[in-house]
Amino acid sequence: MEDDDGQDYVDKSRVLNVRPLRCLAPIFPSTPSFPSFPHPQASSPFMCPPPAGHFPPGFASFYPFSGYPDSQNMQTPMPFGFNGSIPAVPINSFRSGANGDAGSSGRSSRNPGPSQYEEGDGYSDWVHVNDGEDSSKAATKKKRTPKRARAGSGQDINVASSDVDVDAMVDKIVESFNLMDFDTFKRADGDKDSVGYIRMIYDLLRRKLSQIEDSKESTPGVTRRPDLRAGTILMNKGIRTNVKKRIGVVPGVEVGDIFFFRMEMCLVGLHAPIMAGIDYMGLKVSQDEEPVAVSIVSSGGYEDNSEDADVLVYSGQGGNINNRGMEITDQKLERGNLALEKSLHRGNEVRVIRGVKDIANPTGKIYVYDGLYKIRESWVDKGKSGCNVFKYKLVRLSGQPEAYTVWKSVQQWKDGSTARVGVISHDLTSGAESIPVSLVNDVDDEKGPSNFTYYPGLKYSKPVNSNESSTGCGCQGGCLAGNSSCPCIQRNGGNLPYTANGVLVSQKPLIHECGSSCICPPNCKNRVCQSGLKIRLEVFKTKDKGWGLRSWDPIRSGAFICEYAGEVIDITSAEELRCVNDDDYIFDATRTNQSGEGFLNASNETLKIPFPLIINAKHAGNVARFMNHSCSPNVFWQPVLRENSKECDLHIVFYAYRHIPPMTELTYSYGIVPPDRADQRRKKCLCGSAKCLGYFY
DNA sequence: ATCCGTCAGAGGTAT
DNA sequence: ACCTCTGACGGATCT
Repeated sequence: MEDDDGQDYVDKSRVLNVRPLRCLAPIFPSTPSFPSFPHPQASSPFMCPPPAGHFPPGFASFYPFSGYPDSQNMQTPMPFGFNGSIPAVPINSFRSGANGDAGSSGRSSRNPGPSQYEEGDGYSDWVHVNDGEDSSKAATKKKRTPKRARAGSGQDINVASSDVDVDAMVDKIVESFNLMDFDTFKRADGDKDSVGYIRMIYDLLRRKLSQIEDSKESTPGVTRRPDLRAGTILMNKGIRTNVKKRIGVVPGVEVGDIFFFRMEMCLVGLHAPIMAGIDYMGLKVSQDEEPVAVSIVSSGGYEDNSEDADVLVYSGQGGNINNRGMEITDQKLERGNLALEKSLHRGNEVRVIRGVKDIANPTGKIYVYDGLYKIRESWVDKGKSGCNVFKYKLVRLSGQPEAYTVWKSVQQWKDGSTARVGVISHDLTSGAESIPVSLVNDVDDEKGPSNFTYYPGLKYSKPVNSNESSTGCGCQGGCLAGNSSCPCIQRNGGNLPYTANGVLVSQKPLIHECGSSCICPPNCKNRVCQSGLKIRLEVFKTKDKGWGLRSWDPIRSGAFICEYAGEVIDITSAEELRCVNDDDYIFDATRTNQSGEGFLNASNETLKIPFPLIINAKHAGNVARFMNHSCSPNVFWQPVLRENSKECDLHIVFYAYRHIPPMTELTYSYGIVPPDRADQRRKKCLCGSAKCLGYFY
């Protein structure tokens, strides 16, 4: 502003001219003067993004997963394996005090406290599902008018998909999360737990609805929107939180969180409108009430731009900019535009969500919550069409965790315009994987993990014969979801275990992928985890847990990450190694799930492992050997069997538990040992989670 | 593989 | 009832 060339002031006056109504009085009065400028004392121009610093084990704290309810079976996962490297040095660094805020652990710099505008509190919010007298939903929909008998075809959408009892499915999903403290959620505002649960439930439901749709004939003209459907269902059941609009921080949602659908943001109260980019609310000012903006979504629909990652020039709404077919008109100072103008003068915080293209799924978008901004100025531009378009310049508040800037950095690392700091090796796999895996240390002098051979698969000393005579499929063009006669689909219980874009629908006791005895091509939808890494990973030195694994790319819930590679050993060998404490890097699929918080033995089912698979990755292995343990993991493992008529081709495969923002450490739960081995040495856990048990095996 | 055009759609707001 | 920076599809266009 001051340091601008002044042109903006000219523009600003035009705003007043444009102002068509009384809405905006000739104000500029009590602008809660933000210092005429430059950021107060923006501590240090975050030059050196403390590598691991900003991304401590700050995530998670909730989440369970346990019985990913499967259409037929439920089972419980039970991660385990072993971390390796360097006996962790106990440094607490991030341990949030005993503050009740479950989970806000890591992030050194938290969001500024709740805005002073926030009024009332949330009571209600997370509402019980089968609550007889649940009121929250009564007020909302319910009366969804039947819309005039739509062009005939419409309603069979519901009928068609109701051959599956969706309602029961949802209840089962919710139940599987074992929300023992459900009642406390009912009273609470959103918090990390409830937000986490809701998001996991939402995406699981969405994937299941997708799966159902995938297996049906696609009826031309009917658009399938599992995202909307899942959202509506949860809305109606009251499985949502932060229902009341608020300015500023949304409890339970962290800066940097990513979303794959607008509906997800509605459910957790981050941004209510399902399409509109500007969310606003009435704010009481003395007697009157005026609209103020609370959040915006910038996703490329308008001519926004931002030269600096902390600055956003946002376009107002309206004017038929994105409504082709209608004549483009001048935007009016009403609705969201008016709210933004009011917020400019009021100086309230506005949440900013940035939409970015999803590289892994080009038809989709990812929304990055970039934290709080303030509107600094507004003016009117002539759009390309020559009509008036409102512009709002927003500047990010300092002291918040990095979010969008991380995406920018990654982009630069990829295109080579900026070098990744602390790189030891650009590809520690030496070409063994189809995409490189960086080795990075920006915290100390260590030059790398101890020697090992990078090997992306499993090494058997002797083949394990298959006792079932399996025959592969004959799906020439690849297995189709709707093909119930495909033997591979039958083995999976009648459905393809993955959605059309390759995301695992839910955990299962055992997944059957197509293998060498199938004739389907490598791009078959049932060959997800056998074509190598898809995600750009890096092995990095953590602050206090030795080496760890994280991703440059965002990872969506259910996405394949990698398998656990190494040498297959037998139980006797494993025991021997344990005796001499040389069992780091051992993955033992016979371990049971972690019990207690987060994990639940929802049913008697457990993972079905055809034979006791134990993998030693000490001498040879892949990136999975670097994944650390966490009591609140964001990754889980799952046995996967590939169809192979001669041998038993079993693999341990890792998938994302939930959406994982870029540069967040990937962790899974190593699980617990069977009772007869309970005396095994424990290791001190440094996961930093609010639910940390303090140790792991 | 990208791009455009189509279109049903949801919740929230305003009427 | 009206509004809207969705998102899946189908078809055209393009290295």
